[in-house]
Amino acid sequence: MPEQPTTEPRRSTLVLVAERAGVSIASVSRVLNGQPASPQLAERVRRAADELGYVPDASARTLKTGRTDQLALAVADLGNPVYVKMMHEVARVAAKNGYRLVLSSTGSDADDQIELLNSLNRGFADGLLLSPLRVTDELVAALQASRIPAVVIGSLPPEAGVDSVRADSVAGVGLAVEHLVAAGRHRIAFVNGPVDTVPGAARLEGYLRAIDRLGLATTADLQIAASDFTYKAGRKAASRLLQQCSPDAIVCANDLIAVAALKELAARGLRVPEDVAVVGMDDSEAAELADPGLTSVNLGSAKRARTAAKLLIRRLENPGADAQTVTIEPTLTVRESTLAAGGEARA
Amino acid sequence: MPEQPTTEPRRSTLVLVAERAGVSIASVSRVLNGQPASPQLAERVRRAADELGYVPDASARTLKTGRTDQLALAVADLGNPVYVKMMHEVARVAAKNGYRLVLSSTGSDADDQIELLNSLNRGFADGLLLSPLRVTDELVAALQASRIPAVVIGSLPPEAGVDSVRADSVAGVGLAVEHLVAAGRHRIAFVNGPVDTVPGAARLEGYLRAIDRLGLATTADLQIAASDFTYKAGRKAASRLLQQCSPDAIVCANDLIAVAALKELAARGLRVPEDVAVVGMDDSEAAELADPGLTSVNLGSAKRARTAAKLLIRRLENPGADAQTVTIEPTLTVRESTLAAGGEARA
DNA sequence: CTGTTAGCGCATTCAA
DNA sequence: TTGAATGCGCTAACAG
Repeated sequence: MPEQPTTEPRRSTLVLVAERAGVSIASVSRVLNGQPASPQLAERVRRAADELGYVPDASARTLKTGRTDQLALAVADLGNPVYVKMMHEVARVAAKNGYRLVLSSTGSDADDQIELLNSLNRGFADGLLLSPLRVTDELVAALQASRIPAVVIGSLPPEAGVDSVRADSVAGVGLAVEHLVAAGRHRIAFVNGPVDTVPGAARLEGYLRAIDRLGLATTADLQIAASDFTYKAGRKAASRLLQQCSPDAIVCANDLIAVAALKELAARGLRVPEDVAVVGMDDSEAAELADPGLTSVNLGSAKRARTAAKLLIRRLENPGADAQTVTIEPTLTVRESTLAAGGEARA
Repeated sequence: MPEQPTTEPRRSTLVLVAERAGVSIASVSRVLNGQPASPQLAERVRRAADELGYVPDASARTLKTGRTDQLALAVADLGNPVYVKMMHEVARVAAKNGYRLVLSSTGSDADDQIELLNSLNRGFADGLLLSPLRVTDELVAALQASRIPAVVIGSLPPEAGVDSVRADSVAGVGLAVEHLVAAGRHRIAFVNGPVDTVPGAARLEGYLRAIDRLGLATTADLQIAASDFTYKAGRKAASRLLQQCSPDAIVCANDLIAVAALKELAARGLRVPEDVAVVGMDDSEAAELADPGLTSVNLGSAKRARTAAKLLIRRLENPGADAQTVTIEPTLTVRESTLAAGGEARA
């Protein structure tokens, strides 16, 4: 039994509420926004609003005030647990400060991010958080020209003049390699993500520097780059790696790739950590869920996300301030995948 | 070197563009919206708009037209890979039809969903997709009273008069149990999620019915409910389960819980599938990543998401239509975690 | 403390 | 085909 199609109840507006309460629309607006009013008037307004099921219209308010009370978070790959973690943190900070969070999933290209920025310039959000994999000059330019302030979670050229919160990937990979060396590993391989991404480049540098600093050797055989930061690509890369060399440890550019390496090793009958130790990066839920538990470099993604959100909110309140760059230091979370070579394996 | 704070370039509007092009704002609006205009006029308008970097304001347009071109997707737990998959599908369908997708993460309570609905009633989106874990009368009422149409991904009382796309969980669990029986398992345990959720209730029913139908026996010992559908809760539940009974197979209410069961079994030195077979539900990425690969009931989440999105778009175009309920049939994806008992284990 | 009024930027009706 | 004018629902001056 469908309702009468014509008698649509017409959403209530300030005018309707005002009429019902017998006051002016200005008074309604004031009361509903918590501005001073006499108790009786306030009471009548609230009653009328309740009875009418009044809900203020967002677009009208935004048009008038220029504010949306929304923060946008652009994430390139929601399949990656790191972004999920970041999202949670941002959502918390946003909510605490009276902002709603709108998620925009984008592709991984800088172009996608630019398109998103344009879309945001139509006024959907008051500010933007984004964590770009690839940073081009165009992206930086778009960021600078943006109508709304943006904070980048990741590394940016310092002269960009855009707020950013970066992880120290170089130090992070160093932590991993040092840990492996301390555990008695020597032939340390590296499965990277795409080198033309910001994190990819940084992690490769970290690997090479650590190998060098610790007086180890590496060869081209020991290094490989997956085509992206996903499990599937990681699996392929790990397979090729194990065809071309026999490491006693593998450092992976993120946890998804590390899980892939774990699977690939198992498929080849290699034991972890006895035969090969594995380290991931991001210390995401995937590291905890993996079997064996995955030692992982915590790049502070949660803290970065929180910090970025706070930075953005601060900038919204104070648009004139100079751009900041914050760096979060990495730590290492040790799990079963890197137990020392002197453990059970020796028995 | 901060920019001059006062000389803010003032975002360009229709008026600015019109002035620059020497035409009326109406003409600018028409040209930019692809309505007929003389080629010369169109050309001048476009030029002016380009030079000014004009971007139409979303709130103004929405205020005028009543449309946002946005679809909202409410997901209760982004930590669950199923929702990530759904999101991807919805995003695709939305984009193809000219809608942007805004994600709203909510809590798992019906109240949270209601709050979200209220928020949406402010006009942030033209339609809503949601997948509620718990359905209360209040939720149904809110859905019906909603200013914007909603489509539920999940089960709803038929009389609700709200579009919905449901999975057949009962049949799905049946598939799992049958498969296990065919593989020679008899003592089939069940780790459920909360029974006061819609999927929790349905999956329990499916388990009991299948056990009954296949002439097996079950006891309270063989059943347990995790406090929610997460890995952590699943781990706790699996641990308790294995204290109180010794099953040769475990059916889990979702993949996350199944992965937890896998880990718990490994921790106790039980082999999968030799000692215990494990089946998950949702056939999400977690099932593929698990070691051993997890046999899982595919409840058609991708298809459900796509279908729901299409349903919503159809309803936006045709608000008068009667509410529909679509059911997606489950299938089973077999992986290593349930290889037949007659396999290697017998050697 | 309360009411009147002017626009925010846009799509659109009505004239020309 | 084009321009002038109206109003979407709201907030914030300004008056009273």
